[in-house]
Amino acid sequence: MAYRETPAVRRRLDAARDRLVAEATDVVAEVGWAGASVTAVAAAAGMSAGSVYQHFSSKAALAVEVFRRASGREVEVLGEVLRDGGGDPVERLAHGVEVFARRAMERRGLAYALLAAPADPAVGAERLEYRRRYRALFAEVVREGVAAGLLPEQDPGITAAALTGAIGEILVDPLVDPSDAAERLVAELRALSLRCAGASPAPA
Amino acid sequence: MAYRETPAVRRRLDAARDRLVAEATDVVAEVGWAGASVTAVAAAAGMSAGSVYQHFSSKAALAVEVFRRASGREVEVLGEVLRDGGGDPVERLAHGVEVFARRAMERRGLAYALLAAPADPAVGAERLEYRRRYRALFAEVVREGVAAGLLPEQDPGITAAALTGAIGEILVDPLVDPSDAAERLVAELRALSLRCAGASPAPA
DNA sequence: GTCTATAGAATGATAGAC
DNA sequence: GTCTATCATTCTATAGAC
Repeated sequence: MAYRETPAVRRRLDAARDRLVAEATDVVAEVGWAGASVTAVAAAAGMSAGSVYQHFSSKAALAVEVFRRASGREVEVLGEVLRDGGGDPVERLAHGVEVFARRAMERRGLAYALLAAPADPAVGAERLEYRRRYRALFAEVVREGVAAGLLPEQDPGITAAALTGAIGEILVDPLVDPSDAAERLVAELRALSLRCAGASPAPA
Repeated sequence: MAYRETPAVRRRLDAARDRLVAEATDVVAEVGWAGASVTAVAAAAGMSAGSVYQHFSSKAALAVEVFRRASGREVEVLGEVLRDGGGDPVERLAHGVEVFARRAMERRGLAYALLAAPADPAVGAERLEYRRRYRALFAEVVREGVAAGLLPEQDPGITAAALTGAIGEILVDPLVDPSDAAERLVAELRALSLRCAGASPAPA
């Protein structure tokens, strides 16, 4: 009898792929892109190195998927806060920056890998794409802020790019350890973002 | 008699190497890292592909050298303007941002390659290093501005990171073409940088 | 019986130790 | 400079799904 893939098999394969991506994400968060060898990732996911190639055509393809999933989550969370977070546009901006920063500091290794760590060019290309998405989200809330008269006239696209670049850069380098300094960093980042957008001194 | 390198030979080799790096820089500016094959770069420098490896152990090593030289020039120029440009710290900051932006827009392809284009991880690592240098330069001028009472109290390191990230990100994406829009971009960038640092409305 | 997914070993390239 | 370890990827044989 001829072989045909059943739903059960499909599910098992999909689950294995999911697990592979999830485990690979953890490995990358811990040891970075450079340390995340196919062997190490496969071991973490409980499969052989060869089996990885049943799911991805290359290590780079797996890396891209890891990047997309993790970054996609962040874009989604940020988008929700900026759009539906409640409050006026400036409050939403401040809150969005805070949430983004806190999440990055909670998973520092992953944040570094996603934002700045040297990576395969394929991941680099994906980074550009996701930065575009962050910019679109910030641009919208800045536009609303200007329309509401809460922010001075400005090119929202440029301010959005500045916010994206600034936040990424700030969260990258020291990514300070003591959780006391973390709160200070969030506060500074929040203040700075509002200054960038031209919000008057310090709302709440 | 055993072969020993004479000064004349040394000079010729150094000149060839210099020329190789310079031509490679132009190639990268035109076609990006991905398009800059060893063959193309060698042809531009008037040597065989094999000869490239007389000067660099790998394509990545050549790429790193291209990056270092070009970025080093920018760091130097920016440093000079920020430190010795004349005027108070805020004026120097504004001027530095303008100069940096104008130079980037004049050599758009190169700027993109240096700032954001997907590249070999070795280049990515170098990018982190040079961003650190930009930050150090900005941090110093912000510190002076705060000390002079021209800027509000702030963590200069964080503001410097924000400026570095913001400027890089803004100069990356559309990098608008019409030279009219270019002037507008410079003006927006300047205003935004000053807002980031908390400078009062618009000095000159 | 036929096809697939998988583990595990072979291969070729690269980098680091010595 | 040679040797070794490790890496990504491919190959091969088998166990298991149909």
